Amino acid sequence: MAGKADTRARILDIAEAAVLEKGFEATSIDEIVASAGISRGGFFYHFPDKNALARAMLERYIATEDKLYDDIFARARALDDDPLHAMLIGLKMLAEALENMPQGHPGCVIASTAYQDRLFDQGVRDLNRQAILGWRARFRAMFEEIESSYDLRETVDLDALGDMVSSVVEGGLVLQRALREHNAASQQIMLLRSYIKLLFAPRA
Amino acid sequence: MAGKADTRARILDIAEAAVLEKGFEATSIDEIVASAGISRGGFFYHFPDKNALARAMLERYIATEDKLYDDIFARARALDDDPLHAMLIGLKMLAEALENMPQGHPGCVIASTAYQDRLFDQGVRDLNRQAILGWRARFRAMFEEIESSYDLRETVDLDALGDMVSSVVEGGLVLQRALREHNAASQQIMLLRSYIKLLFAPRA
DNA sequence: GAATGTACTGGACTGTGAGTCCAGTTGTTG
DNA sequence: CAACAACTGGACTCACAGTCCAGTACATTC
Repeated sequence: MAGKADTRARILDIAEAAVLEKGFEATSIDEIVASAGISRGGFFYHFPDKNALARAMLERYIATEDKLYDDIFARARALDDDPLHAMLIGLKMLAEALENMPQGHPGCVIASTAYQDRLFDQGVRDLNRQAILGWRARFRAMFEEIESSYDLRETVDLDALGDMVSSVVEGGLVLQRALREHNAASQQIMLLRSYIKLLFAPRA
Repeated sequence: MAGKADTRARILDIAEAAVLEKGFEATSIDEIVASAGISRGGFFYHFPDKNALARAMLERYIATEDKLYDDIFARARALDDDPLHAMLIGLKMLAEALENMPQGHPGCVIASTAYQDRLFDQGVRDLNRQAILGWRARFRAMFEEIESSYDLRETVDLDALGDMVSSVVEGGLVLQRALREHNAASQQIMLLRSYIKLLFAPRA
């Protein structure tokens, strides 16, 4: 029936939807193959095991998230050339984007791999780590640029501040899932925005 | 060999240590019973299924966390009667407490149950939700008291601000596990502290 | 001191899901 | 037409959750 290697992408789509809804462990391979209309053998042809599936999903998610950040903060910068204002606009956009993600944000994937340690192999864990380090570097650079034209009202470690974006997104998503309040994550991002706004003062 | 119903507590201790290290799903009942020196039948005598174990662990964790918050913020308040200063002292203490938790903070339990939805029953999810709502109320009350003698530099929703404590703890723990940096969570708490410090201004 | 209950042991059994192996089939490409 | 990629289908092993139950050691109650 199918044609080429788009089966792999279909598996990933189906797996992602299922994992977002129920969690990784609760999603069985049987279920995925049934819903994809392929055989178990077909699944294992594309992915040697469930770890490989997790890795592929993580890779896709990280790429998506990176692109989201690229787009949002580029658009924000286009709207305002001041680095602080651009950051504040970007965070607002990020909050909106989080609110408009229908059935849960893939950020889950990060948190759930972090907490299901031994279930995943080194490759998955490394990917996770690299992604977060990448976001740290990205936001750190943005904060450094802001710092070059603003004064810090409080002494803070810029790496930790860069991490705070990931941290607030992940923490907000945990709350959102646990509370079943759809806008918890975006609210938390808005609080982070409020912090950033207060943290930087126009140079004296 | 054993005496009374302390077997139940021993199971919980062992399970908690294992879950903190590897995650809930990666911890098998066989492993727990082996390490507790009891039979499988013995385990199921105390817990009808793994959900009941999860529920019991969550209950214990929530009680511990509540007590930690009670202690810390009571001690902080004893050190400074001003509600803002007490909050700042408390957050510092919380950051230190997080740093001194040897093999990972049980906050994991919250995040991991949140992300493994269908694996847990309604009881577990409700418990999780109630705990977070309890912390929201606790911190909201503290922020309200601060607000009664300070001005807010930014308009913020006090529920969201109350949630921010849980959010930053959970998000920080996700980072900490993913990055394998032992002080990530405590750093994030310190940033939250810095936000609170900036957010409230002495009444004009 | 017989009866009852609690806290188990030990073992057999079912079911589900991951992962392996492999022989065979279909469509595409050189 | 040969070779390869992308599968199918089925048989199999293993680990783990969960069920059922008969028996046992110990303490408490009548």
